[in-house]
Amino acid sequence: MKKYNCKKIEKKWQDRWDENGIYQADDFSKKKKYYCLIEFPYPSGTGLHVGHLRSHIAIDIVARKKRMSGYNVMYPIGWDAFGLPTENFAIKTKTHPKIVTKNNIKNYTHQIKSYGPSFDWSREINTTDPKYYKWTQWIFLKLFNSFYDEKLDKARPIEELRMPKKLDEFEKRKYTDSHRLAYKKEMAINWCPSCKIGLANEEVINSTCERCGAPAEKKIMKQWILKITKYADRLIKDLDTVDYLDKIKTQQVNWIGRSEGAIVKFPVILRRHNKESRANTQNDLNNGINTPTTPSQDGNSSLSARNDSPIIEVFTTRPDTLFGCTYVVLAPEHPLIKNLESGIENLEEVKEYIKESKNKSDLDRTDLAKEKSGVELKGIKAINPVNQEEIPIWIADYVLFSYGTGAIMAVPAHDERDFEFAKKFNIDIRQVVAPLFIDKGKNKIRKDKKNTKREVVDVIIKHWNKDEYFCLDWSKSKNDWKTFIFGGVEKGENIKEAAIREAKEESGYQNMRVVKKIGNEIRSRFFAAHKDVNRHDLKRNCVYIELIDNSYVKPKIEHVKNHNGIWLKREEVKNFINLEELKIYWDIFQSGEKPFTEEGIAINSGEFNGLTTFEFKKEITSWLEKNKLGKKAINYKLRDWVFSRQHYWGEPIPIVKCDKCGNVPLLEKDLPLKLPDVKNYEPTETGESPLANINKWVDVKCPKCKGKAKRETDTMPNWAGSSWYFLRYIDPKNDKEFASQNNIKYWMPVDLYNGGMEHTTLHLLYSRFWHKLLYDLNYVNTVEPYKMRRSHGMILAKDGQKMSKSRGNVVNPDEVIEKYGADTLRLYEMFMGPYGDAIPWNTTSLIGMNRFLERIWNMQKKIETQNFVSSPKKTHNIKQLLHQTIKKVTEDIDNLKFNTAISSLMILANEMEKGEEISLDYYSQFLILLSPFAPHIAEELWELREEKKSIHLQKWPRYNPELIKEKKITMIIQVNGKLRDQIKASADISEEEAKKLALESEKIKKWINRKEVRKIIFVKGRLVNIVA
RNA sequence: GCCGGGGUGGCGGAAUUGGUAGACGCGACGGACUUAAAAUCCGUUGAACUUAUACUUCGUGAGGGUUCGAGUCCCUCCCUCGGCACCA
Repeated sequence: MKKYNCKKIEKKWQDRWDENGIYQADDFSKKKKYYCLIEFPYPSGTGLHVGHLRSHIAIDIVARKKRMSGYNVMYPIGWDAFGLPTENFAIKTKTHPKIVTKNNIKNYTHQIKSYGPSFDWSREINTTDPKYYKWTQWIFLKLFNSFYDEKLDKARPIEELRMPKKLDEFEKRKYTDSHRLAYKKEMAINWCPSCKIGLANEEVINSTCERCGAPAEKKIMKQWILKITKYADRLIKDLDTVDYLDKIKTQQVNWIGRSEGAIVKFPVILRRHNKESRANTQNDLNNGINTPTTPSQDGNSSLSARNDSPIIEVFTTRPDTLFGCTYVVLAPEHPLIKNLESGIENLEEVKEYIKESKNKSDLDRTDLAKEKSGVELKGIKAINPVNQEEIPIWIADYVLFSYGTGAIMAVPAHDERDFEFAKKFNIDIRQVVAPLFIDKGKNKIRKDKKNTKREVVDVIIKHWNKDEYFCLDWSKSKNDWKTFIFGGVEKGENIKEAAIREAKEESGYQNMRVVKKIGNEIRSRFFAAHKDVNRHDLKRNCVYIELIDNSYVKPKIEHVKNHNGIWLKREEVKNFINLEELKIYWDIFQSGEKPFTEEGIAINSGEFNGLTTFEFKKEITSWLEKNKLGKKAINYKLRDWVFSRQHYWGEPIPIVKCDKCGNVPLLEKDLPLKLPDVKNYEPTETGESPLANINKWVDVKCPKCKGKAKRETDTMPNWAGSSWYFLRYIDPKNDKEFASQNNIKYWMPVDLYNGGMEHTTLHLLYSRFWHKLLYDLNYVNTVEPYKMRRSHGMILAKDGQKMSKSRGNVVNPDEVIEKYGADTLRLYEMFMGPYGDAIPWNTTSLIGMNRFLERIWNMQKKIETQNFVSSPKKTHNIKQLLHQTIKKVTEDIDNLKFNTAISSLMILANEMEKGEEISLDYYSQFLILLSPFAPHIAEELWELREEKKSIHLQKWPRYNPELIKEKKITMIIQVNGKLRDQIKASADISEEEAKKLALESEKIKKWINRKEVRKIIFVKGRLVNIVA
């Protein structure tokens, strides 16, 4: 037999598998279907690096194993080929993107085939093929021709939209257009000045362009928008129905960022009561504020403002803090400002500020380290609707126009940003939530005891000449408190007087002065064991006192019988104190005032005092609704999807712009709208797509009125084609439908979808959105497209850095395959570590995999020289191990634990090698287990078995559970939990027998010595632990 | 700052989910083969102590706790990676 020549056998089998089409999936089969999917590659000019292969190989192993386990497996491949890199490369090299794409695909196909994945090439798709993007455009038209029915909570055809009465034709169109799931809107978009393209929110990373890293700018443009926010709730809720990695689910939930709260209306009054200058802003308010996701937009008319005064609408998650609102803030872009101009006394200053913040880049604006800035709108005031108080209105860029209503109510006592701002500009800070500490431990409120209410003061006392503080240790009493001095405030006393009295009584020191009050109001409820009553304490402040000298009078016993006073150094205090409220006071004493942002109990809130945050929120919200001053609202961080791109290499948006009819969709029969061939596809400086320059293509007749019209020249983002491609694999050649209903019913959902974490908030979310639309319109049969989502870890360069062309640390699979072969590469990629983890590439470790395959090859040689049928005697210990390995490999593949599966194959190979002879039968079984990982060598060695059918069409072995059980075990004997002896014993040894053996052991006797054996623990089949 | 993952030999990593820590592989050291080297094969390889592969002690980021027994569970802290970040 010859040497292991990986190159030769790999080429041989790749060709043969191709010819035989053994990996093609059947549409419809008696077998159970299994649809596994990797994210289809973007064929760039750089080619694949080893990291790209990791998921391909992993899912290939799953596919192969499933196939051998009797499933009808579909493992398809295709090309996500529209997009900027290709266009940029085309411009640079003056080659048409079509040609560039074709070449790249050719190169990628070659690369992919060289590591032997079992893709079904007969289903290959390409997003830039008009036959494919016809359906991408078709889905866009579905979005355009649908509206979201809030009541049924689903999308419906736009024809079914119920129109308000008495609308003229123009109004009807406006109304309809505003309800379409795809709509065009003038808006500030993220703009990359380098790529000259609009970016979706998700494509802006740290305020820079995801692709080229240039700082993103804002640009006002008319853009196509998809209303993904209509699906926000369902995109969260339906995560319950799928099996995604938890981190994927949390990332999506966080990205959607749902928060519940209320919209509150603050009327605005102008100080100079000039009627003409009072703007009627009601209409502007409804149209201008960009709250596409807040319910207030729909049916806003029910919330009529008082009189005709302008209204500021704010969104808050803490309506319970309304009484603490001491100012309101508008984002600098807020349209209301313009309407209020006539009332603003410092208009120049305001305009200057707006201009400044407009010029600031997002990077500057969102820099958390920078100080807050803002300008008060002098001459006008807002009215706090809960207490009619006049409060100042500010504009400040810490308020984002794009979130909520673009305006906030500021509650500095309970919000960090408002607090910082109020401190800087000297605005009132009013506490309306008191922290509430309810003892849940030993000093829990007891139902059978009397409840007592009282006002209490805590006293921090500083030593007369050292940096030490007087604390109390209550271990004498039944309370295990560690506190400062504290006590009740008596009638007629103020807090300071009470503090001094308590300080003298309990410490004994006589000469002191009050320095300051610290902190705010706190409530606590607990059982006071030393008095045998429940206490409901109200603490208004903590009082800080410094001793002047050491004059001392021994305290009366009644004051100190429950505790000992001790002096502690400043740094010791924090760890000593064990009551939460005292920790708060101490913390404020140490590092200054802080807002209290958590939940608590309402104070200074009129009739609502005493309510918990939770109760208050509910009550105030219904109060607001009753009084038409606000309503419940839900907000999302998720924005609608900006869908326009001003580029050539993308799907043309199938819309015609007609002066008379507005945006008119193409008819289905006119799809695909093909990209015109052009010479010049460079982006334009105006931000318009290069298509705009092609008059022949742009000038068309309106499909509706046949009048003069122009084509939409924006193209789709490259997330479009990938949002539904898994459906096309199901029926890739269908030219009547994107896929036939029968095929969809058979194949959907995708059983296993693997992809990178970087797509969690982009592609994965977008495609779930599109799928739900198709579901609502009855084109697909599943609510969710993917049953299971898993993620591969990145392969890093040897230096632990990300692999990238610019760093020059890319490992090219072609070179690895050339030197060591595809099977070695495949094994190494799977063996290097847990599939989900990022792991640095290490070429020296790769050698181990090559050795492993060489040894397997050499085992075949050994078989050829030994008797044809070996005697079981000489291989007797292998059978059990083989069955254990079958179990391990089977389960590990199912759980994507490829590294340990390979390790168990190595253990089996090592054992087989050690034997005098190698059993042919066991070796064959071993080859089958190996075949998903190293398909070429397994197939080659299988062929030598004189088997006619490919190894990849063999049945996956099953293990015999009886055979796996260990009959003899090494029983561990511990003394006090430490390993002291090991005894060989039968696996089902009885407890008594085991204990007897353990106690008889000489070693154990030594360890027990003359100590008393208190207890013996027995774990069946494992250990005995003697407690002495 | 918030959310999520992680921290185990020289390195990549195992560990039956609370029961022999370090499987498997790389590297290193020693040996065999060879004129020699590579390749291959055999042996050793957590640390300390030691003539010793004996015995013992220590050892899974740090400290504390629960338990007969903790890499695994609980608390506090440190470090690191990923995501989000003035989201009201």
